Amino acid sequence: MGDTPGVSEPALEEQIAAYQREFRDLDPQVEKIVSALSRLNRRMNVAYGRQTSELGISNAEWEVLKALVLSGAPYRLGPSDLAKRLGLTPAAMTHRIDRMVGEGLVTRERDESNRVRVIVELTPEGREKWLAAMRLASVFEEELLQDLSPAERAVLGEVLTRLLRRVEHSQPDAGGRLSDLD
Amino acid sequence: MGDTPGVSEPALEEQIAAYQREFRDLDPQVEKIVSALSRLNRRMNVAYGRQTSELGISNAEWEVLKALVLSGAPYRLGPSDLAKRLGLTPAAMTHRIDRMVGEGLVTRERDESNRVRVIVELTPEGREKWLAAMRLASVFEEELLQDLSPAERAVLGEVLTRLLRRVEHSQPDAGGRLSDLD
DNA sequence: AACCTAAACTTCGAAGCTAAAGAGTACATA
DNA sequence: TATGTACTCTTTAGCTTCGAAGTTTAGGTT
Repeated sequence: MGDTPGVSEPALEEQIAAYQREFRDLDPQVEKIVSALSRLNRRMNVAYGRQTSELGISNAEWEVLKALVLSGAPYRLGPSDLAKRLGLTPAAMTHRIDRMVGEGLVTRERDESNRVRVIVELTPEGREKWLAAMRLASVFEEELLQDLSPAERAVLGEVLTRLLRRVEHSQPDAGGRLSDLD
Repeated sequence: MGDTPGVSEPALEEQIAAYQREFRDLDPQVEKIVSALSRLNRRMNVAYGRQTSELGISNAEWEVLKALVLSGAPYRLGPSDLAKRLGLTPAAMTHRIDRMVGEGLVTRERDESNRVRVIVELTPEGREKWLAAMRLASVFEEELLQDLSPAERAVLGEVLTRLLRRVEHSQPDAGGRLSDLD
């Protein structure tokens, strides 16, 4: 759900120039990296969204399928665990699972050994959808990176991983309080 | 609005390993870059959200303030133009502007030379909020990139710009059909 | 056994977004 | 002048999410 309308922004270079006019204390190099990251992500989500809607699901549902598949066989997780991995509240998770059960992508049942718990399990249909989405996604991703040499890919991967480690470390976890927008 | 709950995911390396188990045709190098980009973005939004909520606004409102400031003096744009830049529907823009007018961040008036149009203009209070948010953001961004050498920053900025150019080119614009998340 | 506390999930009400329909204005053409 | 068309913004209805309260179950204490 949550289809995103088209995006139309000024060229990145112009945007950086405008930032420098309006806020002198800004390092243009830093701003370039940050702005590019943010824009890139939004465009990628638009691309993924086109693919998932082609398959009759939403990006939101694809996220759930990914989390289940990545958890490994037998592809089961509880709603709370799913919610944490996706960065959602338990309430939102409940509703999202409702929908996905209705679409046959997952099943929901009580854990008989501990009746407070619920087990969400991927169905074969759900796994098929995930696989189809992965195929489309990997084609897009390869296209996206086609201009990068192997060396550049290696450096990019390493640098991004380092940045990620830093933020994940400074946000040990727990309640983020932040806002939407990609 | 749209505060994001905390995020808790398996380590990136484990996730890549799981992808390889479940989907053989995947280039781990590509997946590493793409996953890191996506996660990094989410963490950054959490960080920005903490800062904006500290200032009594939302990330969504900050996006509007940014667009107006970046448009340059006299800091005026129409709702449609704002909606395109932010990737929102006109309807959402109407409501968001409503709120921001109520909070004194912007003003809304009809364009007397063409009464179909509306002009949204940044107020001094709005500009102050933007400036305060920028100050917090630039500190965070510098911290984020502190482990990167000047050479690495240059390469990262250049490579990301190249990727961005490629997606923006392949999505000339117009109606994206995609999904939320991040 | 009765009670307390914690944990997992769901329900409820409010906020924000989308898609589609509606209303107002400008401009071209007849 | 009248009409048609395009454009800009707003309104309406439905969906998804959040925050907080509520329900059910497990497990430890007295």
